[in-house]
Amino acid sequence: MLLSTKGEYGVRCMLDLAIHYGQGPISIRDISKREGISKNYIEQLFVRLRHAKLIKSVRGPKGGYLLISQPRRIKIGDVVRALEGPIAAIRCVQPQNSKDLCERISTCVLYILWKRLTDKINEVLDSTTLEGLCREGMKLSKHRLAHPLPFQI
Amino acid sequence: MLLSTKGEYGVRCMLDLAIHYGQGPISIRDISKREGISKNYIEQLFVRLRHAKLIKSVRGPKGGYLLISQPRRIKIGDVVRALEGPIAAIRCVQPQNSKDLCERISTCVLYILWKRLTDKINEVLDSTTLEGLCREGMKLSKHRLAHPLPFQI
DNA sequence: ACAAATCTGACTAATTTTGTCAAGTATAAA
DNA sequence: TTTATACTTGACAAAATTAGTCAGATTTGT
Repeated sequence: MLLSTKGEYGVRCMLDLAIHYGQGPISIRDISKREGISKNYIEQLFVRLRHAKLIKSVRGPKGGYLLISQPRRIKIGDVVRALEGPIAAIRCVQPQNSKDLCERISTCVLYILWKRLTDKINEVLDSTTLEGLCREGMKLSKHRLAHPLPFQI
Repeated sequence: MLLSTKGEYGVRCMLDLAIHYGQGPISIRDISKREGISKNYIEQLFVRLRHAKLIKSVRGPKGGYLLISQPRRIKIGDVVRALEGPIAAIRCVQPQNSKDLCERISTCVLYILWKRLTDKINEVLDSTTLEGLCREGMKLSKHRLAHPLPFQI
């Protein structure tokens, strides 16, 4: 599996923030209820998203989290990479430490394959934005509901 | 990371068999030396590849393993799936057990995204064969060596 | 002051990964 | 027929990662 629940849940939470974009700070408690993800775990995910400057927090009562940029400026690739680290087919394409380094890299046919795959993955993730998902979601729910929002994510 | 060392090493070993295709059974001992992967671990990988009917074994002295089909008939996707199980972006796209099942699946925008990504990944893996890699490898080594084989993989 | 919310770090159970090891079985060659 | 070679199987285990939980501190609006 390419993504762990960190990536999966994190993207869900970010989409939740995108859906409520412009409505002021959204609390973890609300997101937790809507998404069925534990408050504590969301806090952990939001630490990473905050460090990556994708969200910001407002403390105190009526506080919560907001997207730093507009949903159309936030690529799913940015979100996933903030949560999971660099996305790659195998380690040698995105070496994290010295033991990932491979001395054959420059002449290795498999490196070429894994690199091509890695690029394709990131291409797909970077060609979708939070806004794009919101729009697709609205289309989906129009078929089922009288009013388009809120839709299931 | 999409693949663990099971997938990485397994593909390396299969490419090694492809390079020596037509030369009779290749022993694990030889592959182990060439690829720098422990004999015991290769044995484990080959159990899966044999069950998937990608390789067959010949016992006794001068025994070893052979590809069942021609290198051009073996897609990297087949190899990877034999070693790692179904390849997917996240679990809900390829549910392995009941807890992976998601009741929102039919109306979920994220499912659409993860499915699209999963399809793209398998597309890349299935568009490359062992023979294709052999050819690319020969091209690479021609630039460095007087004779094209054996090349580094 | 109080309550609502974020923030931080420590902790942990479960699972997966990445192997090792030992004791077989099958078979070709001497 | 003996023997060495090589595959075969299953058990075991250390290390890393995953998927969280928990306690407590901090901030701030009312």
